[in-house]
Amino acid sequence: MQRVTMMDVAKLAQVSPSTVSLYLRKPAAVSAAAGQEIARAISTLGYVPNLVAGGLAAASSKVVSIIVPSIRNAFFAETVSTLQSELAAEGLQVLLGHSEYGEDQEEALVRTALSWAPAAVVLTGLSHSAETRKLLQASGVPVVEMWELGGKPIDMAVGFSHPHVGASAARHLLSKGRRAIVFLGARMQEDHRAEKRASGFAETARMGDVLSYEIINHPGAATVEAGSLLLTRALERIPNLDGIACSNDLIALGVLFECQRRGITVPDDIAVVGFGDLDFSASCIPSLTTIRPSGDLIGREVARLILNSIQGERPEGSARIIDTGHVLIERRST
Amino acid sequence: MQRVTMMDVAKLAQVSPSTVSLYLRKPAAVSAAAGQEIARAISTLGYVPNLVAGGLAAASSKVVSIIVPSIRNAFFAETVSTLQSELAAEGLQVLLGHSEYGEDQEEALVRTALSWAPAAVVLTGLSHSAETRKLLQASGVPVVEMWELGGKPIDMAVGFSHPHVGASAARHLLSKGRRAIVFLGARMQEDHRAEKRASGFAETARMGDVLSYEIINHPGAATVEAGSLLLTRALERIPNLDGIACSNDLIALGVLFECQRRGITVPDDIAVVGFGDLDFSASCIPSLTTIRPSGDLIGREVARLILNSIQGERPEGSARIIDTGHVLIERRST
DNA sequence: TTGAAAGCGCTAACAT
DNA sequence: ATGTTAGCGCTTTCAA
Repeated sequence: MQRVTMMDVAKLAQVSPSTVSLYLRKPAAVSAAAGQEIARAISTLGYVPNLVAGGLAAASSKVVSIIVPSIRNAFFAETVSTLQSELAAEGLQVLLGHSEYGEDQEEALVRTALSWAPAAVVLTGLSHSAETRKLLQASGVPVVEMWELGGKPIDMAVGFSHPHVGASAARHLLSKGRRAIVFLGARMQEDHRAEKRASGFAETARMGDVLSYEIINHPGAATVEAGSLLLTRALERIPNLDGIACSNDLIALGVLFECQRRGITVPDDIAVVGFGDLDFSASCIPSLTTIRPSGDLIGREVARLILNSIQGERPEGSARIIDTGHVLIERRST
Repeated sequence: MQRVTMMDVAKLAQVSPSTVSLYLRKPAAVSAAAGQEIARAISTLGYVPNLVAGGLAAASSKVVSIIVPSIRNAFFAETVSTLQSELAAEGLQVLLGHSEYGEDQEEALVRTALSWAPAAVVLTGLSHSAETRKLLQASGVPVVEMWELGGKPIDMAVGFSHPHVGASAARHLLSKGRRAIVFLGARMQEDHRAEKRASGFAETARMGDVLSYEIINHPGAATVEAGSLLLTRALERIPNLDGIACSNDLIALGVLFECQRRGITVPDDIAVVGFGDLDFSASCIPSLTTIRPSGDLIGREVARLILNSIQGERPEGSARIIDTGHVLIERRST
C-alpha cells in the first residue's frame, strides 16, 4: 500500500534518511538548503509518512484513545468533537471506543488502546475496574479522566462535581418556593454520574424546607420518551408535585411535552430544571432552566492537559485536576 | 511502555516467536500442547500484543478510519456508534476525524488516515476533492462512502438518494392537499446532501399541482433555533404557507415551537414534515411526521462491507453499492 | 507443525 | 548540520 518511503525521499534529495526524519520533526534543525531539497522531493514523490513505522520506532504513537460511554449522548459528542479538533491540530489522531456504561467493556477497550502505544488515554468518569486502573498505571501513558471530579484520579482529571450539580438544581427549586420536588433520572443503575447528581439533589432537599422529595429512575436510556414516562410515574406518587429536576435535558423536554399534554402549566404548576443545556433548551416552550456542564470546555482542557503531558513536562500536583464547574442558566421553566 | 513482548512469551512457552505469532492468528495451526503452553505463558506474563509492530510487519493495521462532517450531528453519531461496535467485535479500531463539511479538511484527514495503513477508510458522502479520490484510489485500501447514493463511488457506497427523500416529503405534503409549500434547510451551501434533498423537493413540487414552492436556507447549523428563524422568514415570504418540509428534525422542532408561539396550528394551518426521526420526533407536540434514513442500518452495512473486504473477497459489481432507502413515518404533524 | 531469517519504515542515540 | 548504526516488536516466506 505504502509506495514511497523516506528512503526514496532521501535519495532524491541527496541526503540521508535520518536527515529527512529530522526535517520532518524539527525543520529548523536542518539547513535551509537541505530543507528545500527535501521539501521538493517530498512533494514530487507525493511522500506520506508511515505513522505505524514511526510509532514503532518511537515506542509511542501519535494516537490518543478516547473511551466514552456512548457517542450518541450529546454531552460526549460535544467533548469528543472539540477534543478531536484540538488534537488533530497538533497532529494527533483520535481512536474512539464506546464502553456502553460497562466496566468490563471499558477494560477491554483500554487493553486494545494500550496495544497501540497511545500518546494518551482519555476515559469518562472515575469509576473503573481495578484491572483498568492497574493496566493504565503500569503503562505509564498519560491518562485523563473526564466529566467527573470528586475522587482520586488515575493520573489527571477534568470535570466537575455531579453532587454539586444535583445540589444546585435542588437549591434552585427551593429558592422558587417549591416544596414537593423530585429528581427524574434514567439509567442510573449504570450511569454513576447521573446517580451522583441524584444524591446531591437528595442531600440538599433533605436539609431544605421541603414537604417531600424523591428520586425516580427509568432503567432505559435518557430520552424524551423516558421523560414522559417519568413524569407520569412522578405524578402518581406525588400528587402535589411542584418541582422537578432532570438528569438530562432530553428527559426535561419529555416532561415539558407531557405537562403540555396534561394541561399542567410550567412553571406555574410545576417548575422544571434540566441538565445539559442542549440544542433545544433555549428555544423550547417554555425555555428550559438548565445546568450547563460545558462539554466543550472539558474537551479543550483535556486537550491542553494531554498536549502538556506529551510535549513538555507532565502536570504535577493540583495542576492535574481541573474543575470546569457548572452554571445554572435560569429560563422560563422555573 | 510495552513490557512483555512476544519473545518473552516464546521463551516461557519454550517455542519460537513465530509459533506464538502463528498461534495468535490461527490457533488451530499450532499443536494442542504448544497452544496450551503459549496460552499459559500469555496469561502469566499478561502479554498484550503490540498492534503497532504488527501493523508495520503486516503492512496494514487493524484500524478503520472514519471521517464524518461532525459527530455532533445525531445522524452521524448513530452511524459511528453502530459502526464502532460492529468493528470492535472483529478486533478493528476506529480512528475518527471531522471534516466540518470542508473538502480540504477532509483531504488532510484522508492523508493522515492513509499514513496509518488502515484496513479501510469510511467517508461521508460522494463529494470529495480530486486529490482525495486520487489518494484513496492509489492506496488500494477499501473505501466506503456512506450516507449518499447517486454518483460513482470511489470504491463502495452505502446510503440512499437524497433527492428521493426531498421528493417523498413534497409528495407527502401534496397528498395532504398542501399547495403553498416550502423547504427549510440549513447550511446547504456546505451540506450537499441537504441541498440535494432540497432539489428533489423542488423538482417534485414543480411537477405537482402547487400554487407556490420555495427553498429557504439558513447559513448556520441545523438547530432548533434555526428552525424558528426559518419559519419566520418563510411566513414573511409566503403568507398563505400551508406545508413545510425540513432538512432536519431539529429544524422541524424549531418550526413546531415557533408555530406554537405564533398560535399557528399544526397540522391544520401548516403541515410539517422533517428528516431524521430523531429522539424527540415521536414524542413532541404534535408528533412529527418525518423521514427516517436509519443511520443504524447504514452503520451495519458499512461494517459488513468492510469485513467482507478484509477477510475474504472484496465485493464486486453491484454488491459494492447498497441502498438503505428511506421511510416516511406519518405522525400528527401532517 | 515448528523455527530461522529477513525485513516492515521509521526514530534516536551517537559519532562525525 | 548530517550521517551511521541499531533496533522498535511483529509477520511472513521458506526450510526443516
